Amino acid sequence: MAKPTLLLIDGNSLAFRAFYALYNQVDRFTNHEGLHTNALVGFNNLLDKIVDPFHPDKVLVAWDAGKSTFRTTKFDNYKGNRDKTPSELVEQFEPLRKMVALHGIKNYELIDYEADDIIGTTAKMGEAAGYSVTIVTGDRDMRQLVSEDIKVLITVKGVSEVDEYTVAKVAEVYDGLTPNQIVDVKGLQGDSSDNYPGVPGIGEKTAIQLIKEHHSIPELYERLDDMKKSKRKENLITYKADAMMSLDLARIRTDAPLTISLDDLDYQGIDYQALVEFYQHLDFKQQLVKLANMGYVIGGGQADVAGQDATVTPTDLQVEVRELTANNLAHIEELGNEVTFYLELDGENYHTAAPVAFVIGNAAHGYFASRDIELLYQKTPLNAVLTDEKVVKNVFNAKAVIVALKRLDVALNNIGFDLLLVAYLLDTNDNNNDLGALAQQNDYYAVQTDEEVYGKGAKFAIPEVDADLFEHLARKAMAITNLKDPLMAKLTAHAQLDLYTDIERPLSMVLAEMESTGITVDANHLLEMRSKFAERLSELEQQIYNQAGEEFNINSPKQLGIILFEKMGLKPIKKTKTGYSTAVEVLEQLSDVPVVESILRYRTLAKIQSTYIEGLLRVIHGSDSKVHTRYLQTLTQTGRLSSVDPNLQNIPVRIEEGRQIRSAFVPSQPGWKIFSADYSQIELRVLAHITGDKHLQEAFIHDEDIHAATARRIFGLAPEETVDPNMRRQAKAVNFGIVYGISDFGLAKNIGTDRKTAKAIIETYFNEYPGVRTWSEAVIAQAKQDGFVETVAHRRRYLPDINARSFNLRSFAERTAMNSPIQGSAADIIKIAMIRMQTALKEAGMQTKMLLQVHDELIFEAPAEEMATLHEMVPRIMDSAMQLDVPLKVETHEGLTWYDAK
DNA sequence: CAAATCACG
DNA sequence: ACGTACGTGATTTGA
Repeated sequence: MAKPTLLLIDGNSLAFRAFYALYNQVDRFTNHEGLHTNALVGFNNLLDKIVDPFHPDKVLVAWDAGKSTFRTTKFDNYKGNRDKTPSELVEQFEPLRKMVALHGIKNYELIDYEADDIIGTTAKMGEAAGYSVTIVTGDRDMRQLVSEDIKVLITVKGVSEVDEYTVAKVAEVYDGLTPNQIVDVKGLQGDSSDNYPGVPGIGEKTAIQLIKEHHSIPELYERLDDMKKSKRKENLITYKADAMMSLDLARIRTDAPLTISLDDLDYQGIDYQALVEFYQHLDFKQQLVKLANMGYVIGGGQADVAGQDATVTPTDLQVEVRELTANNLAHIEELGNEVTFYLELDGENYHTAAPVAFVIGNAAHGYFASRDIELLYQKTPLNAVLTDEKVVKNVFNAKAVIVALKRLDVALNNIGFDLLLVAYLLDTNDNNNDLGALAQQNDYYAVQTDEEVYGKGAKFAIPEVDADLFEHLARKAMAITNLKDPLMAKLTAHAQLDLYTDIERPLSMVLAEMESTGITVDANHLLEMRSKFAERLSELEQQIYNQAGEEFNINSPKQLGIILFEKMGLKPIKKTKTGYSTAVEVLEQLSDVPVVESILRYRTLAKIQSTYIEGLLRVIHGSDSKVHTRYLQTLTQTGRLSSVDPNLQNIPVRIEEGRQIRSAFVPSQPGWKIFSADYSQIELRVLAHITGDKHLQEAFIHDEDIHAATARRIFGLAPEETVDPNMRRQAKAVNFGIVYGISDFGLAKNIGTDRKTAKAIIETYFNEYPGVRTWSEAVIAQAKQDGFVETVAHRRRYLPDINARSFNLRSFAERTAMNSPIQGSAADIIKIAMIRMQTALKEAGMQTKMLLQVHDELIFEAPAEEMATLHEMVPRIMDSAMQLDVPLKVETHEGLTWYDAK
């Protein structure tokens, strides 16, 4: 029969390990009260991964009782060089003990002894009583306790992985020594971290060798006379007292006067229900999700930022869902004037994915699910409800549902609550596109993630069993329904209701229309470009092989680095984590070498070929010769949109050969043209507005060339002096730098000067534009106090690192504190303009279609006869989108293709 | 699946 | 003394 098990855990050493494993992110791990939790997180992982599955018969976590022990009495300097324990860790010790207790484990400490000695003594007790003993620690010296019945697990990297030490493993590491000889090795070697001396000149290697020969320190000294004369012998004699003392300090006690016995150590098992409350206090959401899914009731809730109690919903909520069929559609007519609707697609691209099932319902009347997609578009009561302007529809990702339904020729009208959009506005970090994950982040646990239910990658499959699918869909719908009130209340508390109802929600309708409309791409034009590029690329390829003297993969930075910097002996200017950098800025400094020039040329063309020509050809829809991008409205940290599948916000423009790609973007109808309108210097105008700086505002009010105006100021030019192009270039870099949250280092790198000069330029800038300096300081101070910054439309960005101890993290947060209100307010403005634009086009009965948004510009297609109207109307709407203290300026262009609209 | 590179505002 | 410009997405390598 197997022996009973005794598990002994070194609380102190593991708490330190856990704390320092996540130390660089210590400020990321805090609960709502500001308590640091990084050591708690790590310790909890350890308990989860090692202790709970082990399920020991008896178990103990040992702690140090205080700083002074019998060892400090014997040797004043014992552990004397240790830094003071950081307060961020000290505050976690009490909760750590509580966590241990809730896991059904005894905590123990003993005055005058260290945790090691408690473990040593208990281990021997257990061994004698016939237990199989396992010790978990981060302290390698504990290996001295290993025996036939005692093994030691030492944590490696972090705390969740361990190395197991048995007698055989110790012998392997210590060259044949036994575990109890480790203290003799330590006695000779000393220990710098515990700060005891050993014998000078003897390190681990020599110590092991000496102990191997003489078995122990006392035996070594008995035979010391036989040792031939040497410096080592001299040291051994001189420092005998140190060696004997170190031996004593290194030895873990196995006879500590414990006040507990093995009877006190029975493993009690985990008190899950009590853990729920504890994890809620610590804000351990992941753990709560796990418990919720095990069926434990998550109740109560912690106060959130706005001071309301978060609603936390138990996972074992009753789910009643009925199948909707053509025969029971009458239920739909009884739902009333507010419903939740959720449409499931078989893929993430809603322009192409097939609808597979849906659910509709509300709290009062229950939920109805079906796989019968026809019910949506046939003339049914369901179709009527979706279209009905008087029935409010609560959804998750309105834009996706609107586009998908539009493909079925169904209009979805009157969107109320959009869970995806609202959660994003409340916290841009909640930008997960999975309903389950997002609900859980908002303390609602009665719904799983799609990955949990459907699987991912090759395993992705919608359940075939109706009951399984319908339950998941109903749970999603209920999450939307139940999160509406608490999240809308938060929006109001954050003064973000208008941002939602007047900007983001109407914008999602506008974007749905733009995406559905799509933009026509001339595939033949791209195919012609592809052949030309292919020819030039293969010529370049041969030329590079000749110049390099061998064939290699030019697309591999690794292979290229070897060719350039090893084989050809060029001077590496910059390194990356993995080797030599071969980025443009490096290659440009070497461009007098012929092969480097060819490679730069190759890179440019290969990028255009693979990303733009071939990439674009892949995503043209066969049915309408158009590309339909998806704008991600809930992703960026600043409030900008992003664009995927394909990304139409990074089509080349700066280099002529790339710019040619734009000539493949054409109007969808003969006789139509492409029209574009872009804001001029919108971010700097926003800067002038929110900083209130008079000089900056003056420049815009007088419609000056802003970079030239800045150049005049920072270089102190007299009115009659002209701004030379180099001055203007540098001033432009400074203006950009200010928007990005300037640093002397960054500016110096950008304009190719030294840091000192850059610093002086920045100083002059702030003196010339004092309002900018005042604002920068104020916005950072405000962020440090509130933890977030805001745009003009109350869009929020939380900056958890703004008070971090790490210079890097903190500096980054400070730069974003300056940049986000600027970039984000510009985003607010163009979003308002887009909504008004769409309305104005409809009201004017025009055929013009708004197609694309590229951060500060809008692209349209329109009949040639509407061009004149657009040149007047579009700038008028765009420049009046928001009233600032400086004018907004808009420039317009038209042409037969996007390329020509310049 | 991360890293490197390069396209845009 | 630290080591940085802000925000994105797509492609290709290579562990």
